[in-house]
Amino acid sequence: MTTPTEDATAAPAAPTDFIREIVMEDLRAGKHTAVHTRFPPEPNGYLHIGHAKAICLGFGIAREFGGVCNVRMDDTNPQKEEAQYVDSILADVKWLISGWADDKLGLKPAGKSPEARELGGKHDFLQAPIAGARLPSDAEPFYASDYFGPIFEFAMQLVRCGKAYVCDMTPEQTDEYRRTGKESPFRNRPVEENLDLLARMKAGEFPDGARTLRARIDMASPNMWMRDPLLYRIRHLEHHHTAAQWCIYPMYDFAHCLSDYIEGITHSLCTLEFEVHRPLYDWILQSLDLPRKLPRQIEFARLNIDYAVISKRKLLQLVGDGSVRGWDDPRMPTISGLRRRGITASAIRSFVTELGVTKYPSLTEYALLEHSVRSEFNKTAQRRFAVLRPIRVVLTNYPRDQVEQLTAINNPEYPAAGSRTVPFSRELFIDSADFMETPPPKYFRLRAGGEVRLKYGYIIKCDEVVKDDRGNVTELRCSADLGSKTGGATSSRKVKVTIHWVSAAHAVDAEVRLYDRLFNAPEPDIDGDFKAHLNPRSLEIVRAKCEPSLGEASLGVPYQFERLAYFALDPDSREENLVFNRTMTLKDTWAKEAKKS
RNA sequence: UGCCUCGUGGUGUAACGGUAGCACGAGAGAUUCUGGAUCUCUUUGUCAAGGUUCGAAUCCUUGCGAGGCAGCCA
Repeated sequence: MTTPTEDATAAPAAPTDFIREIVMEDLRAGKHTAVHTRFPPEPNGYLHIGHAKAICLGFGIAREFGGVCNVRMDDTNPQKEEAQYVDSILADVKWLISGWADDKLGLKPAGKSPEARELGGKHDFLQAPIAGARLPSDAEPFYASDYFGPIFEFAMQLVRCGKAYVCDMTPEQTDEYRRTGKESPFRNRPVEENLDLLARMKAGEFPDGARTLRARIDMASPNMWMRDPLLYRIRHLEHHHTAAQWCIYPMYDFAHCLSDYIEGITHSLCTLEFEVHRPLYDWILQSLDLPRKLPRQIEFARLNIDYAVISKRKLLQLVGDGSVRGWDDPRMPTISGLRRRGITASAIRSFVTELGVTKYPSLTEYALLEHSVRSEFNKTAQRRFAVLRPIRVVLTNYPRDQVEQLTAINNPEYPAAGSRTVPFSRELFIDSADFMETPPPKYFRLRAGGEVRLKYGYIIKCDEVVKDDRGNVTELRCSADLGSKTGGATSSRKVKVTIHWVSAAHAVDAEVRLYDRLFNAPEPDIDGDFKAHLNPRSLEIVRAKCEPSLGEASLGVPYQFERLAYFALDPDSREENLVFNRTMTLKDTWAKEAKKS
């Protein structure tokens, strides 16, 4: 079985945006000879579509400019982080870049810590990546916590040159002083005393919150983050990666810039909320007399999509209270949820690429993601017949025991996908949406006394509508134009519509999960109560009748159930109970027309 | 409130002092053994007011609006 993967997922023209322009200019000016980016998630949750944007940017730039993108666990807060998230994060990254930037993935040998070295008479630490398509099997992501030793040395260096001090104020006092721009009474502590107290903080002599290490910058700065920000806090907690080795942990601002430096990152890309931190990022690095080139932080707008919430905190709530079935629920905008729903990595990548990168905090329409999925799947997905809400059709003039094997085209957009056979017999199922006894105007499908073509089969006419006591249609008795089959004498007769069908005797049953948007408000959290806008009909489960070949459907492959939608096999699927997820509906101009009247 | 950043059709973006373009969406039509796909056409925009300039979406000023930050979170 072949699929047109290469045609359909061929890389579009290299994108250009303000970040790539900066990178290009830095290369042109000789500021750097190679680019090195990084993707630094905190291991406290699952990756989502917003991370996908960051991943595509970091790896995309590495790809376009011949560099590497490190994956780094930004794990400086043992209170929030857990080892269980590390594996899912790395798996999601690998899945997303697979076949696209595998050879740009920067990892490190298991257990390796940065090397201390002398460079131009200066003390330095370097943690170089191993990258490439063939990494050793035990290669692992970088960890900010691997740099706790070097970071501590840098802290002492700041103390020694009078740029950091140990502060004894309580959290409340610290806040108050920073808000009002008042200097800490401990700000002018002698260097020796600071060094001694810092060592004792590290040694565990003080309880949580008793003391902090603070940068000595400018309490009058209009930027709050320059008002002597905290560098270290005391936390007597086990860390998922460094165990009980430390009881003081560096803050994000202190650890992040140094992690970037230690890994030789050239361009450190992050979201807009870190914009006000950039002066601090630069101040720390510039205060340390470092021998190598310094990384540069560049901020871009995070991704927002309508009718969805994306932040990790909110997604965690949905998982926690059972609003969804888990992090990988196909309604979730997590990478794992999108994957389970049937969306491919290449479709996510093309979506993100089409978005572009700017500093404008935009709200992207879900329709853009739909378009990326549909335009790819139209070219790659094999067609199948499935009837979601069956009505029985009996062809009264078709021989009782006859079964024909009709040839069906797998993908009209890609002839090399070949064909398959589908059994046809006297009793069939068609979708209830394809029959109306008294239809509205512009309804082209089957009606009482009307005609329709069964795809690859005959034109049929509805002679009789059979109903139960309550008036529900239970069966349609139809006659087939036996010469109208593809290639037959009357096959060129025109009927308005061709519908799909499944032979009743040969049908395979399946559970089909129909997903709709999780929220029914374009910005669910705009009033701070996103759960009030959960869509109660975001999941509908039906029992479908499928053509026999769907019994052999494979995981991770998109199928188009003709005239309906794209579907993917769910991992819950068993041989005796097939389960399909609706990935994305086909465009439905009839639904639009029906809505009008 | 202070500071930072950002405002281009309904949405996402391009134009780097010189014809406001692309994609999505929407609408109309053609075609079709998927009301899918494909093809053609159409619609709608530089937040406002001043200024600089031969010429401003672009540079300057002011105003307005939006987002972010003001954790011992990241």
